[in-house]
Amino acid sequence: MSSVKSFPIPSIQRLPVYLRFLKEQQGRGEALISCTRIADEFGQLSVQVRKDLSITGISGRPKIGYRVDELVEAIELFLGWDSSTAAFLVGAGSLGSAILGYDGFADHGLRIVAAFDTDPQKIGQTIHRCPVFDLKELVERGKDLPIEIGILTVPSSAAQEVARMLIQVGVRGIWNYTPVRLEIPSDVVCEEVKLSASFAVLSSRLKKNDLQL
Amino acid sequence: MSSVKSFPIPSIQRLPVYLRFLKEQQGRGEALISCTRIADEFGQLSVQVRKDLSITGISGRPKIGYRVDELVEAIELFLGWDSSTAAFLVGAGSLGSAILGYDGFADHGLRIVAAFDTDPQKIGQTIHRCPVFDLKELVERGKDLPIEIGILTVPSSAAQEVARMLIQVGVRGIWNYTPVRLEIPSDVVCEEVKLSASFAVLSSRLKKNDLQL
DNA sequence: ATTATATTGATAGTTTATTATCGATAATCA
DNA sequence: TGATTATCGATAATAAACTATCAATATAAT
Repeated sequence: MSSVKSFPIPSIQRLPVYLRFLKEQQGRGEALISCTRIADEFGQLSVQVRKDLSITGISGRPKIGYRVDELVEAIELFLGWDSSTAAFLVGAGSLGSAILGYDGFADHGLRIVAAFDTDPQKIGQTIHRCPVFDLKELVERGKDLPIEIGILTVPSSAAQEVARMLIQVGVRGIWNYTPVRLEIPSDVVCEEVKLSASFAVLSSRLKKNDLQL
Repeated sequence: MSSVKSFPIPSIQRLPVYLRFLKEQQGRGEALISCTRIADEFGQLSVQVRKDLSITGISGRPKIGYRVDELVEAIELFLGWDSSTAAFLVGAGSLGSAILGYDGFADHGLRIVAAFDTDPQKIGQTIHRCPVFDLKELVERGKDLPIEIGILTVPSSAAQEVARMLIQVGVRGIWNYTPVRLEIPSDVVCEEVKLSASFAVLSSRLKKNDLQL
């Protein structure tokens, strides 16, 4: 019974926010920081921040706070962002290009080594310094590389088939931007980005504001 | 005391998933559907689905299920997706283009009537049939239009200033793709899309899988 | 030296969300 | 007709997340 301790998902989701802020502080030469300060920055409660940070294993000192560089290191270690993770991106459309163009992910250790598409116009090009290959070549090109993550930015109709190819290549995680619920083996993790869910929350809150007038 | 009843955010976030599926069923001519069927489709529990659907005010009939078209209509009404919502998008970079290019949002009543940028290369062009104007013109162009939503896909450094302009135009909601926590009046709602949060969850789950081996 | 203060970490309490249970209903089948 | 079954809605139980509280600690101020 290897009871793996699990951490609150909302806490994990907040870590990147703190990390960004902490790195900024680090850049300014700040050596120490308190939960109160971080909480103020993001309009949260200090207890919440303290609890979130505690999942990384770091402890602070009363009346002093935390060491900024210790926190940065601990968060990156906790998320596995301290080392680089190779990824394939499939679907070099506008969303795929946007992800390729976002430098922020490089900070998270994400290294997208190749993109794939079926569009002859795109194959052979490079998008934001990333080469685009024919989707047909995916399995062949991936099989000798240690590709850990597959990023799915294809049309829904292709999602399941591409997921299968990525799994064949040996990815351990899929970052799924399609609304398709994928059938995948239990040892592969899948994280879905649901933009519609976010828009639904915005919409419902707008609607609610309406009613309050 | 107008105690506005509020609904579980996770339920609201799941509604678009159901909606998509229900529309698909509708397309196949299915008139009725049960929670059990929906739950199976998404690997959830039927009680969960039933509770989620109940927030729209629709009720089903025992042994029968729900009327598909009634559900579709009710979800769209609940989210305000039955009528069109005009929006400005600011920041016509790759992420902005991706959003302009995603047809799905039109289904949600989102009508992006104009995009804005500061890049002379982009100003005057159209991206996915949407005209791109100079950011300087935003307030002037928006002030006589009923723009309800502003979509922020600008670099972090510009986020707060652009948000201010959007509020001046009279938007009631901001869909914020930047990692910046915006200072906005309390009557404007802001929904943040945190791609790093999603990646953090994926990363931590990969890390966890590692440890289990 | 004593007091006041900012901060942490732990514990307890509260709220929110998920999951389980069960009686009622309406269809189908024997 | 009566038994069986799938389903709903309501209620209860559990789990997860958030918030409040407080003793302990270390600094600064008196």
